[in-house]
Amino acid sequence: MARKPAVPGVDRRQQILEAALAVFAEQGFDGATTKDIAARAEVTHGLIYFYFESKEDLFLAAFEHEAKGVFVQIDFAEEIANDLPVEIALTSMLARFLRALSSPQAQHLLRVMMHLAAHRERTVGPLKECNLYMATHVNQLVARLQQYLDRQMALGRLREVDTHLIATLLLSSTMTIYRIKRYGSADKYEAFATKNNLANQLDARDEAAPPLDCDAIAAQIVATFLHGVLV
Amino acid sequence: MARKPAVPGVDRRQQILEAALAVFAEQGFDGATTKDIAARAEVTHGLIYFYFESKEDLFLAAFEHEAKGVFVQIDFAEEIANDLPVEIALTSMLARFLRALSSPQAQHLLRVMMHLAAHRERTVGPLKECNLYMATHVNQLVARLQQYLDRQMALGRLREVDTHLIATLLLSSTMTIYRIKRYGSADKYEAFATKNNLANQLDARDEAAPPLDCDAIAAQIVATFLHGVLV
Amino acid sequence: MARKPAVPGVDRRQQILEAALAVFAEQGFDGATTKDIAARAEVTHGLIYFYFESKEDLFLAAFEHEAKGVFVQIDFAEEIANDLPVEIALTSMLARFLRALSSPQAQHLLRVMMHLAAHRERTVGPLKECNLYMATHVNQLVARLQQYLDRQMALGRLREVDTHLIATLLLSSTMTIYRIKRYGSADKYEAFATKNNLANQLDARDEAAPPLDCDAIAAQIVATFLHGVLV
Amino acid sequence: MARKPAVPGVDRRQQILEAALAVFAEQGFDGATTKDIAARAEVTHGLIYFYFESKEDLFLAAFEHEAKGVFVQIDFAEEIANDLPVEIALTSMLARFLRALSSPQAQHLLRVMMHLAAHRERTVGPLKECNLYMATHVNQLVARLQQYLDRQMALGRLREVDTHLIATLLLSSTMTIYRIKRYGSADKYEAFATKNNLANQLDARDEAAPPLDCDAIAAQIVATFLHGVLV
DNA sequence: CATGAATGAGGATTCATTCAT
DNA sequence: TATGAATGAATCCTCATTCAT
Repeated sequence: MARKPAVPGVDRRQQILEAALAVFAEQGFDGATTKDIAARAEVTHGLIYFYFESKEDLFLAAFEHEAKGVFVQIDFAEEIANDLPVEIALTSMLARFLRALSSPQAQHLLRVMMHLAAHRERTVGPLKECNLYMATHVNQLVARLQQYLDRQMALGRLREVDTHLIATLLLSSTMTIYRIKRYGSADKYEAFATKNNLANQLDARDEAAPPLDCDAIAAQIVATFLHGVLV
Repeated sequence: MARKPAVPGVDRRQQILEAALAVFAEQGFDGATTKDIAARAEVTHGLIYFYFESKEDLFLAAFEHEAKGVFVQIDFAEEIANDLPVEIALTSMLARFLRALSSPQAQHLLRVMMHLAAHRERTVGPLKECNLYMATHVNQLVARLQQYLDRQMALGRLREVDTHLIATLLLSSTMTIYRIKRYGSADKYEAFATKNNLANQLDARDEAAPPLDCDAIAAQIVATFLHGVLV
Repeated sequence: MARKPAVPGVDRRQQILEAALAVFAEQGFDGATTKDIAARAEVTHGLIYFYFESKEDLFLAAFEHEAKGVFVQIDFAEEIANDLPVEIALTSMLARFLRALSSPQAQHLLRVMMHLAAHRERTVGPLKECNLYMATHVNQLVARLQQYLDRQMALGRLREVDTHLIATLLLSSTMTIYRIKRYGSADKYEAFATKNNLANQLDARDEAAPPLDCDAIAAQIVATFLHGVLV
Repeated sequence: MARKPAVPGVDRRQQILEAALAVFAEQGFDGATTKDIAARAEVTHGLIYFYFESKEDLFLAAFEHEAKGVFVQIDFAEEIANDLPVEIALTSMLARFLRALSSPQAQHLLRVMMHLAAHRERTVGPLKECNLYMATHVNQLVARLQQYLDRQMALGRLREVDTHLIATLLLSSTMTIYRIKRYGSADKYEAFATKNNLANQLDARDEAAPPLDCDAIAAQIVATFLHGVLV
């Protein structure tokens, strides 16, 4: 019973991919059900298997589909090219990073990546590929930042430090702050969440997150790392 | 009919709790099966339901059981009491934190916490309690560190900074470094992990982790945050 | 919800095996559904997987379970031991064979074997084992009969003939006659089978087959093969 | 949009019929999927339903399509017309029968018939018609042979025997021998069939079967039945 | 004619949970 | 306490079938 391609502009495959990412983000790979995904995509259950071989295949596809778009945005080439003062360049980089994280597309991806990170040992099958993909890109990001720091160090603008460590901390700190700003610290978010309307609230928060002042946050982190906290 | 506790010292409940934490750590809540847990505990499947109401209840119990022991170790009272130089005090705190994370008991707990963190929206039922528990304790830790920093700031030993931010970053950075040292950065771990022996390697790494030089790592992080990286 | 072992004498595993053989006999491996089998065994669907790994495993188990019992009955040792006249010995063998085929246990097994025979290429997995099992035993039977014929030929009681061929034809002819007597030739059985009551009729025929005069049939076949039809 | 029949000589319906017979032969009715059939016919899945009402309808069509051609070849009219010696006439008939079975077209049909034979109870719907068709033609064949035997008996060339029995046995024995020669007796085929290359071997054997010496085989069977095996 | 997307019922299998013993 | 058999809902996936284009 061929039915629905009523709206010709609607790409079912796309719908499924997006729904899948959302559900995987909320429930994790094991917690998500293909039925839920189908429902969210407003598609019949069976159709998923027309476009994808299996749940794992769908996961992989959904992940890569979105990841591609997000990682592309995080390219520090511009900051590296222009020889700006370190503080300004770093702030620009982290702000760019934050903006990528805040982009609507990245919301679900981030959650999926957290699930993935918790599942390191699931290192066979498609899930492995996701982990690999993620690891590769994250490391690339760190590497690029490290190269920048190395050059600045060579130019005498930074003290002799472990640039790999600093690069890692800069990025991970940025993510930490992002998470806290976005979701609040855990106890707060718990305080006003009631059984009944919680799901909706969260959903709403996901879709319409409060805009972050990326530049301000980035500046704050950079300042901390550059100047230290001692008097 | 045949009853097992011939060995009287063996506490079945305990066995189950430990097995549960291990399996939940590896597979996540949804991925774990009660049967797996029973097998790992060397206990019959049905027995789980003698000691625990449900899978969620078991999760909660296993989590709290371990969490209690771990969080107890992280008490900065000593460092706060003795008025040591900031750098020494902070290093001591972070080293203590790292040591707690490295304790054999914390291994599985950490993984479970990662799974929980990825599951923020699962905010009903026992899982909610876990998240709450975790959030409470983490925040407490941050709060205590923040108080310490506030006092040092009041004493004029630190610049005027956002102490909550600093406290958060210190702890999250420590965890980040811990994870990287422990599991390697993703690309490395990928590099020598082959399809065949990966699982075993990871398992081995879990059980017999390389001892970390907690003090050295703590010192490195503290130095970065205190002095900054600019010349 | 543990429930039904109300009747303690009833072995659920046995029930399932028998139901499985019946359903597989009627529908073939692919046509049979585990649900049907469960229903026929008056057992819940899930219980099948407590006793058996998979549908294929169940098939294998059901097949071997029954086959063992049937093939055991077909042992020509007695006829070979006693040096009776050829005609009498052969008639006794074929009658024994027929009786084994007619035994209630063999009814379903035979059908299953027909399905199996039609599926020669399904030569991987458990189905292969079934085919192998069947082939082995059938060949053994032929071989034993052939040995008997060889000896009789050596004793000068038979003409110089291809004993393997004769043995094969004797047994296959017996089976052919059995099938025709049992189920009637195809057109007849079709004639009085109506849409509505067919299933029941067949079922009834399966359960309460008309008793065959095994000795008479065997004698008829043996006579044909021994004396030929020429004047 | 894109239509395939650029090659005008290609009859899609025919392609489907042939593919269907092949797949049904290999997998049985339940094991075969319409998708497999479409793939084998190099046709889109949906097209099947343009030409055929349903899977069962397709089965029926494929079966009859081939059966017609095969049964037509088995006409004993010539042997009956010419008043040859019994042995020669019968040998000619069975050889003709064997040749029909060996014809490339009959290969798949035979397998399908075996599946059908195992499925006697599936006596509703198109499958019933197949069984009926098959039964009718087989019986016709037996009947014709029986008539021949009856006449020879009337002419005093045969002993007083059950001609229906003899006719049935002659034909079924021929089929038995055919199957054994063609596919080997089960143990042999098992002996050199390894997991890896079995499928291919069988396939190859199906497509390019070793030519049988039909006349020799027929002669052997006829001799057995005519002269018996006693000295 | 032909395509390929879409559907929904049904199939094998898993799993949390229960309960008689 | 402990066991292991039993349950049934839910899960992933397949497949015959339909239909807009």
